[in-house]
Amino acid sequence: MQVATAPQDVLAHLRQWLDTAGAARLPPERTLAERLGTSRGEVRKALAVLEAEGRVWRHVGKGTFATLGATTGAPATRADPVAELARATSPPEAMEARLILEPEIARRAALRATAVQVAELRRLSAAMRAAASWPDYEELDFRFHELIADAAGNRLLLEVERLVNGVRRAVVWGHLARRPQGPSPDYHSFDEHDAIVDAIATRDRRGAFEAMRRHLDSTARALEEDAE
Amino acid sequence: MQVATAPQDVLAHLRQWLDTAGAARLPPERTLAERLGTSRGEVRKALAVLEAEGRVWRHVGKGTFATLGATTGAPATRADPVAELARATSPPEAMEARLILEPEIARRAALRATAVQVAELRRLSAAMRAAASWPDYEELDFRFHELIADAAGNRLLLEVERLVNGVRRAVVWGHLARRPQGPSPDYHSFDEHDAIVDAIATRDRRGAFEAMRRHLDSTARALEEDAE
DNA sequence: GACGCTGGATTGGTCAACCAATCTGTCGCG
DNA sequence: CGCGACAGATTGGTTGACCAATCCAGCGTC
Repeated sequence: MQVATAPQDVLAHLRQWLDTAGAARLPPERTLAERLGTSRGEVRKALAVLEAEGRVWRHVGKGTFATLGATTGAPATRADPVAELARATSPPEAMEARLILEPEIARRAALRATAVQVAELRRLSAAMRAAASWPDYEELDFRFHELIADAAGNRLLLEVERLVNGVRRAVVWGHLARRPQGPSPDYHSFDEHDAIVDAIATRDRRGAFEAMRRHLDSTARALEEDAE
Repeated sequence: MQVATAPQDVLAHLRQWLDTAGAARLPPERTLAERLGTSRGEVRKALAVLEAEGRVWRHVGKGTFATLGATTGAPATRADPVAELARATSPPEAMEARLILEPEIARRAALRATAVQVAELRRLSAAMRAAASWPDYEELDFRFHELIADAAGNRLLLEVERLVNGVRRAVVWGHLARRPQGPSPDYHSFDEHDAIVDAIATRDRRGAFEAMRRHLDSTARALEEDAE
């Protein structure tokens, strides 16, 4: 089960992926479409733009690949700030920023989230439990936190969240990508996500704050243990 | 009926049409496809690129139109993201983001600031008291808060602070610019700034947090009162 | 004649099925 | 054991039909 992504964000999403992820090969169009919760046509339209810019290279049967080296493209090759920042940020720094930001965002989301947004959060949480691979889970998790920031009803906070979480994803990338199968059924984040959604749904502001803090704490702890 | 056109030339063909033809409206996709001896899909792919560049504008039922006015040169001429965000952000939103972020930043600055940074904060605070105009004060205030974020020792947090405060400055800008003279000698922020620096200098983490919160609170209150 | 409604025609958008190029694992031959 | 041929799976590309928004000519009403 998937939740829709705004059509115009597909291009921006792929742009960021190109700037941050280290892999030369992109996932297949069909996989991208499902992962982003959109149609293959939307993905192809975005890829067509990137191809016209010379940033990707496609070939039937082989796949889609990021253009190596200098993009030398016509457009003024503006570097993605997220990518640049990611190279200058350590995992603990990214985690610290999240811990400052996201509990407060969750608190406001509990106050301002609409029923539609809560329902989407529920769908995303359920989809994460069913994720077949870590990249799938990663993408859903990103959108989960992004949607909470959206529900907080502050455009500036949403943008800050995107920046922080984009950097976080870029920094941690590769950790999880190579694992063969997806998260185990008892992965700690599943229940934590549900707890966050429950608190938001019941307008429990303090509960949302605490649930988010616990979630990020245990994620940070898992990240530390993983490094040993 | 026409002879087939090389697929990649469709884009070039349309580009030339845009540059030469005076008409604002392009022929329908189906007509273009037949005229160029290619498929509608090819035409749509080319148009998608032009649309992403902002050179054409499409709407179902109406047609495809060349963007009026200056084509603004080559790429999609994206405005400064901060300026764009500022237009979509209200003063209370900007203030809310600051209130979430900056007290926590101050707390970390109290832990990690170097002596040089503290000295620089003192200089900035003194300079603000002597500011002859509101724009001067504004600039010094911006650098004051930026330096605290720098002292927090987290590159990502520094960048977030720049984003938030840049938006805040753009949003509030104009409020103060037109006043003839600078802040009065008893402007509330002066002492509040000093309190923040003192707490940081003495490594009083909680004190720095509280001092920053009080400063932003009173600034927010002043902004509200000013609007009445 | 002016205004408004209505039905069909036009137009860009979307989607699912299908196609061809490529990759990959397997089997058989030497 | 090595190697090549074959079959199925994978992947980007293409096509056609269908959909919804819009436009417009024609007609009716006042």
